[in-house]
Amino acid sequence: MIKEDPQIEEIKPPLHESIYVKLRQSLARGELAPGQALSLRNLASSFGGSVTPVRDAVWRLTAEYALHIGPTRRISVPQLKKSEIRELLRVRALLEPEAAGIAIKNISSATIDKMRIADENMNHAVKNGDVAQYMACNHDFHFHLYRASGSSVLVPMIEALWVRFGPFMRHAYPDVSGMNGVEDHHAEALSALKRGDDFGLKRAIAADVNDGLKFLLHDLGES
Amino acid sequence: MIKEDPQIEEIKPPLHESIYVKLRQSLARGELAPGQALSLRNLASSFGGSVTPVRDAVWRLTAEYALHIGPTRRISVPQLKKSEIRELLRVRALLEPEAAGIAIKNISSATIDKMRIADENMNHAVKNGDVAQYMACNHDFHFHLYRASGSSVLVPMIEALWVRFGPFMRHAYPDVSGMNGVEDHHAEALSALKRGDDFGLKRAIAADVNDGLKFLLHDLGES
DNA sequence: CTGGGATTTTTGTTATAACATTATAAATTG
DNA sequence: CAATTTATAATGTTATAACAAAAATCCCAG
Repeated sequence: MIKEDPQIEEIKPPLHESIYVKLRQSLARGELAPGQALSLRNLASSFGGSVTPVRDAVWRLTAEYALHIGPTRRISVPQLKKSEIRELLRVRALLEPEAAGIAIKNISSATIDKMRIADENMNHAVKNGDVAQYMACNHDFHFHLYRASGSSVLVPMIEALWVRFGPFMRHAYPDVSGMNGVEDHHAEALSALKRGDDFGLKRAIAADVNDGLKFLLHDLGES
Repeated sequence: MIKEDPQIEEIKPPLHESIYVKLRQSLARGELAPGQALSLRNLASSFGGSVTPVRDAVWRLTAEYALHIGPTRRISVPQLKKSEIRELLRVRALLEPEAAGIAIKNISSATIDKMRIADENMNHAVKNGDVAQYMACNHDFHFHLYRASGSSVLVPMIEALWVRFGPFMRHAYPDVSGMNGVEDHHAEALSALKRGDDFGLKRAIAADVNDGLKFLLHDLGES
């Protein structure tokens, strides 16, 4: 039998897949507060479906440490300890420059443009005090770069790290007003990118991550 | 009501947990060949139980990239591409010295002893051509060190990386006979550890990882 | 023998129900 | 009124059955 439309060969994704994507997105965007309790049946009725596909999604997320299972097997949004935040940011500072270093070798000018636009939108969001927009644009800026590395290893690892920060970030930054003073490492990164400066790019990305470190630890009352 | 024996307060772990642990161990030990197909019902009858707890375990492992889901949703043991192996080892070379650097600050002499013993057993295994024993001892040596860091972030990440190598390693090293020639970075590491040499330890660990890189890439027909 | 097509088997997906444990609310007691 | 106990509700766990899609097998024409 001949397929009527072989080009539109779309296989519908399973329910657990879409639940996983939506839940992950909610976490990354900080829509769920740290410590917040979740239950399989609630999630099932929220997303439409039974507990079985929800379990698949939840277990995937717990394996990524994007969700936490308590000692009595209750599901909740993780609450990061200060030491964990510090280490997580340290890992980011190791992995993200690495991805950037690969990306600079084969990045297109079109991608650089997208990064520039994301940066502009981000600055605009900061001025308007729009936290959600700020987070989305910052994410776009970084991942346009990292995805240009073409790495199927680094990009998912870094993405998983960002998801873990999501719930914490949104509540650490009640507003983005205090962020105007920081140096603009994005501009540095774009500049280094255009002139093909491998080392400069890595330095800018590392500085961008470490700035977040300083800002967050200050927020937590540390040096 | 008073508990009869409050000390023996053991809550039995769920089935999916033990399935997850066993499957993960099989992968880490290289007992499953890359590309090998798995099925939920087979696993269920192997481990005893129904498909539901098996699904939980499998989805956790796919989230760690320890198992692979094909385009038609078939479960299989991942087959690493050369570029992926290279990147995975690069990430190891970034993360493992980092963990070692934290560990050296508060490691006990008892732990160093355990590392020394693991190294001795490993050398013994190499002489006897016992691949399984070699892999187990090498694992022990490294993770006694990493666990001493007390990091709840780095250790699980590194562990996940090792699991991904399991299936590949066992089939890349049909025997360990050719491994006598390589420099003994474990001895370097132990020496640096005893004299509290932070930089030397990191260098030794990085060299140990990169040696694996050279060896594996040679095996894959690259420079 | 060798392909190709129909059939059978296998496999992942999802919903549902029963069970044990834990958390919450209510009732009781001092 | 507070603390403790009891009862109720909610939650995670597991097994099972029905369904759809894919893979493997079988069968027959050439």
